[in-house]
Order: sequence, then C-alpha cells, then structure tokens
Amino acid sequence: MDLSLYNKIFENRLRLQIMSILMANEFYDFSSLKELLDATDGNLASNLKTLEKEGYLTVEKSFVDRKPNTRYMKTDKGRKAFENHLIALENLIKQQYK
Amino acid sequence: MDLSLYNKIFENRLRLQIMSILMANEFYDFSSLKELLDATDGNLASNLKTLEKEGYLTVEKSFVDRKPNTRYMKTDKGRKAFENHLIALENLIKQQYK
DNA sequence: GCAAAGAACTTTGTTTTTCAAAGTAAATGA
DNA sequence: TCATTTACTTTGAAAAACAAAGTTCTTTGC
Repeated sequence: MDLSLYNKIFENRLRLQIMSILMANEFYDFSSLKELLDATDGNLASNLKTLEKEGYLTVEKSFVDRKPNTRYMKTDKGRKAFENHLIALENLIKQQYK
Repeated sequence: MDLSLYNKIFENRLRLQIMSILMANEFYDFSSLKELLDATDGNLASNLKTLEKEGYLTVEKSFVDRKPNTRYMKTDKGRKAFENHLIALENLIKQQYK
C-alpha cells in the first residue's frame, strides 16, 4: 500500500493539534495556543519551530495592546501535507488485508 | 477538549499498522506481517512486544508445515484502546476553535 | 527611572523512543 | 552434520521529546 502521503512530522500529538487548529483558523497566536493546548512555552515553541522549519507555517510578529504578539499561519505546503497525511492515515486504518 | 482516549502507544506508524491489520483480521502471523509491512525482524518484533506488554495482543506459537509459526491476535483491551484512539484522533482533527 | 511582569523564545540536560544490525535458539531439510 | 528458516533478543547509536531555567525585549506601576 502507498504510504507516500504519510508524514512523520505529524506523529507528534502537539504538532497534530497545532495543525488542526490552523486548519480551522486563519491564524492563531502563541499565548492562545499555549492556553488551548496546555503546553509549556518550551515544548510549544520547539514544536512550532519544527513545523516552521518544514515550511508548514509562517510566523508574524507584531504588537497588540502594546504587547508582543506572535501569530502562526499555515502555509499552502503545510495544508497540503496535513491533508495528505490524513488521507494516508485513513487508508492505513481502513486497510483490509485478505 | 478531552484527550483521555488518545494513546501514545499508537503514535508509531508500525504499531498503528499492526493494529489496523489485526482489526481487519482475526489473526496474522509474523512472517506475513513482516512481508506486508516491509519491516525488519527486530523492528517488527520489538513493536509487537510493545503491544503485547500493553496487553493489546496475544501470541500463539505453533508449527505450520513443520515450521515455527507465531500468530498475533488483538485482545479486547487492544481493540477498545485502538477504537478509542481513533475517536480521539478524529476529535482532535475536527476541532473547531472559536 | 527603576523594578516587576509578560511574551516568546532558546538553551540545557535528562529521559524516552526508534530501529537496524548482529547475534541466538530451535527445528527442519539436504 | 551443516545450512536454512522462523522468530526472536540484544546491542548500540541516533533522534526525539520535553520540562525547567535562563534570556531578551517591552511595557507598566510606582
């Protein structure tokens, strides 16, 4: 069976959650992600960095209410990779062998 | 959101495949799994051991055609854990935040 | 103007996981 | 008896995960 769409990057739960949040939202900021996912700063930041390095999301820094704010947004590449991974997962799970 | 059904054991691709094969088949033997999953002996054995330790599958040794044969079968616990994990995955992926 | 606080990291270090390669045991076949 | 097959176990090296602590920059309170 074809596993070319399967993506190891998404084997991590936090990254899976980050991506699925970014699929449902145009963007999401660090603090909100942190709260929502109940993650530590370090863990969240490093997993975001992993996704960013892979080109699956982009980062946009600004000030909101005079406080630093970092927004994350999925890239087209990220969206496709994630969608493909879900397809691969589905195929893998639904496999019916003789 | 509730992630109590999410199961780290199933973050590994090989273990995910093993379980999904055992969901579709009453039993499956080592050689066939190895061939089907294109895995090395060591890797397959250690992942089967992980699932066995967790109580997700049982092992049955016998001789077939005068050759040693090891059959793996999901347990009820394994089936439930896997089904639950799929539910958790689905929830996680379909999450719609504000 | 200085201390404290908040955001978003990075660094550090430990623990865990992954996995291939090599080694092993038991049984069969030539 | 020697090779082969099955199904492992052991070993070891590399990668990944992740929390805690440290860092930087900026704002706010006094």
